This record gives sequence, structure tokens and C-alpha cells, in this order.
Amino acid sequence: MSGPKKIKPAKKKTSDQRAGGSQKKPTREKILEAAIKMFSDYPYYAASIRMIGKEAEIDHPLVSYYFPTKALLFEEVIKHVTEEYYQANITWFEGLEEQTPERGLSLYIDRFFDFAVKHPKALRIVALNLVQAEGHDVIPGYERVRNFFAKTKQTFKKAIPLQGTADDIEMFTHSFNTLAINYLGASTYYAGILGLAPGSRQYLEWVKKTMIFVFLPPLKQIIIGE
Amino acid sequence: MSGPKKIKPAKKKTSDQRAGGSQKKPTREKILEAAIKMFSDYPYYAASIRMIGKEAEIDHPLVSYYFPTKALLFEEVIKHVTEEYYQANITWFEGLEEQTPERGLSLYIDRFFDFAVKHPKALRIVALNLVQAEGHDVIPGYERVRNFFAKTKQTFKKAIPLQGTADDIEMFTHSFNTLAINYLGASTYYAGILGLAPGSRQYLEWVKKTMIFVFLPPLKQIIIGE
DNA sequence: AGCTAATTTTAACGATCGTTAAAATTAGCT
DNA sequence: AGCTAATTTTAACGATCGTTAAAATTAGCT
Repeated sequence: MSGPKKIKPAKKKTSDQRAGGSQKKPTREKILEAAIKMFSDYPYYAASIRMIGKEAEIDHPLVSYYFPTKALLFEEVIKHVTEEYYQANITWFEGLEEQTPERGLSLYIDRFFDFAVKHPKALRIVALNLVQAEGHDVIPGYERVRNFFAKTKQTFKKAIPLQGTADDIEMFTHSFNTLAINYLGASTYYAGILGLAPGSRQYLEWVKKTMIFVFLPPLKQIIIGE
Repeated sequence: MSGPKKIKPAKKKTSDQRAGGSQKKPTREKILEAAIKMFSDYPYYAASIRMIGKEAEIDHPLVSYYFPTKALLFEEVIKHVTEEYYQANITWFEGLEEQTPERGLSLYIDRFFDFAVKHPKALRIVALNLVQAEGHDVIPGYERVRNFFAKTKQTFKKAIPLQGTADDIEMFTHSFNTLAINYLGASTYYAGILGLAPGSRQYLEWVKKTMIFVFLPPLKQIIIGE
């Protein structure tokens, strides 16, 4: 048996209770951060609890103390990362309804890029786990990625007034998001093919140009409604 | 030390030398087939030599006898699968140069689907290994997937007379192929979101409609040349 | 039939994995 | 200060992994 006791003591210290700023991060957070790093650098089965413990600078059984199983830890990571993505995604639409399709798409992509630069690990984890094997023991948290992806469609519909059919909107959002996640979450791969540096401005410019080239026509169609 | 001796005996039996048809498959082939199956159902680190041996109905050390390391076996699988895909891809363009963009794209997609239905494992393996982690020990055969993907651009350019700029063609092919591989190689995922059965006619129809919806406008642009 | 090399089987290796038990230490409280 | 519960460390577990060594069997040849 392990894990932090469920019954909390009466009072909890807030994170910056100690004077002079909080240099000591709670263990649980350290583990979660380390797990995010490892699960963005290695696929689920290749990243080990021991690697995560090392990354977090703790003894590896402590990982099991805070997260009873590897599957639960991974789920927590997926939950964290998809939630972060989902919440950010909502804000990217702000004020776009007043813009032309051209300007709106451009602004949206810029905001997406801003997120991608700030949270490269989140995008890589989503990209890495979008395509799953069909084996019987699917990766834990898979359902969460699926739900997150399905929800992006609703976000889009709510944010932008659209005249297109539900079918057209569905085709557009799935394609747009799949491509964006691939290009930004697997930038090492695509940048490599293009002969560019993954994080370079040139690569991001290529992605933006490409997304506009491909998605401006269908976007116009679902805004105007044919 | 293991592996079949490099010095071949003077004569080799052809596969159907025995009377009444060849019911006994060479061990090497059985292993390769089993490996293709397992690597399409499980990611590299989750699929084990022992699972592959079981699938091939042989004792697992025989796998090491024919393929000295797991990495080499995986590379062989990637090589086989990308080559199969690459060769098929070339044929999908036959006669398309005389068609309108609408008709040509439709025919191309039909041929692509035909391949997808016949070789679902090939597409799944490519999809599963398109996005890679950035860890130091990248999956073996990764370079091959990359090269294969880069070559599809050349195939397209050679097959169809295009007026568009090299940049536009590059944007088009990478986007088209990425999306096609995702939709067809991860059909369980996307069909699940759409509430359809992965192998169903309805799902394939959705994918076709989507690909035309998204890619017909940019295709016209690179054919006509703006 | 008898030799030789290729193939297959059996057994075991060292390494690593996720997880648990138990002891040691620390933090929070009166 | 002394008690209690939370946290951390240490050690070890059973399982599985890829690979190898050695023995057993089979196939191909004269």
C-alpha cells in the first residue's frame, strides 16, 4: 500500500508560505513536470518510472507513492496537457468573428504558434499519442485525447458564426487540427524533411504559409455557406 | 553468434518446388509477416520478440537467428512497408494527367483507398511511426520513413504536369500525405470520433469527401499555376 | 549411408521494468 | 518535548525483456 493519505491535515501551507519566494517545489509537482518531459521525449512504453524519478531528482519509488501506477501518472499527464491545450484554444478565437477570413485565419495561426512555442511539450505529447496502435491494451488516457479532439469542433462552432453545413465544419476542423498538431507537434520531423531547423522562424513561417494555402478556401466556404 | 550463414549453398529450392502448392512458408517470411502484424498493433517498445515468435508459431530465439537484433527486424519491416507503399503510390497517378483536377483527385483517392483496404497494416505502421519522440534513441528505420515521405513529392511532380511553384507543390504534397496517412492509418481513431466503424464504407466516404473538400482548391492552384 | 552445414530447440544470461514492504526520516501538531 | 502521521529512502520482489550458448535435429550433398 502506498500513496499520500486521503485525509488531509487541517491546514495546508500555501506554496509561497516561506519567506523569500518558493524555491522548493512540492514533490508531486516535480514528478508531474518530469513526467511531462519524459513522455514528450519518449513514447509511453519507452519512458520508465525510473527515468522520471531521475529527471525529478527523487528516488523512483516516490513516483509510485504519489502516482500509484504508471498508467495513472500518464493519464494525469494527458489530462494536464489536453486541458492546457483546450483552454488555450478557446482564447485563440477572441475577436476573430469581426475579421475577414484571411485576417482571422492569420491571427488564429499566430496565436496557435505562440502556444506552440511556449508549450512545445504539450503539443508533442498530443501528436505522439494521436495515432494509437490497435493492440488490446491501448495507452491509458487515450480516451482523453479523443474527447479533447472532439471538443475542438464545438469550440470552433461557438466562437465563429458559420453558414456552412455541420458536415463541412466537421471536415474542416478535423483536418485543420490534425495537420496543425502534426506540423507543430512533430516539427523535428517535418523541419528535417524541409531542411530547416525545427524551432526556427523559417519553419514556423512555412507552416503558416502552408496552413493558409490549404485551409483558406475551405474556411471561406464554411463561413459564407457556399 | 547466430544468423543464417552468409555463404549460400550452391542451389536453393524455389518456394513452390514441392508438389501440390507451397503450404510451408519459409521461416524468415513467417517471422517478417508476424513482425508486420505485431508492429502494426503495438508500438516498437511494446511489441516484443517473444510476441512476434508466438505470432509466427516458432520459438522466439529463431527470430534472433534470422534477424540478429530487434532493431534490424524493425528496420526490415519499415523498409518492406515503405517500399510497398512507395511502389503503389507511383501507380496511382497513371493516366491522371489527362483528367480534370476534380476527376483526377477522385480517381487518385479511390486508388489510394484500394491500397489502404488491401494493406491496412502498412498504413498503420507508417502512421504509427510518422510522429517520433525526440529522445536520443530514435526508433530504428526512422530515417527510412522520412526518406519515403520526402520521395512522394518527386513522384507527384514527375507524374503530373504542374504550373505551380515548387513551394506550393511542397506545401500541397506534405499536407495531403500527412492527412491521408492520418485518416487511413489511424482510422480507428477518427472513425471513433465520427461515430463510424473504422473499416466501413461510410468512413471511407467521409475521408474522400473531406480530402476533396480540403485539397481540391489548392490542387487546382498548383495545376493551373495561379 | 554418412558427412557437413543449416536450422531449430532448450536453457539460461544479465538487465531492466513497475511495484511493494519495511525502515528511516521529517513535518505538524499539542 | 513528545506524539502521530506524512514523507522519503532502502532493499527487494517477480516478471519480462533481448540476446546468446550449446545441444539437438534436419536438410542437402556425395
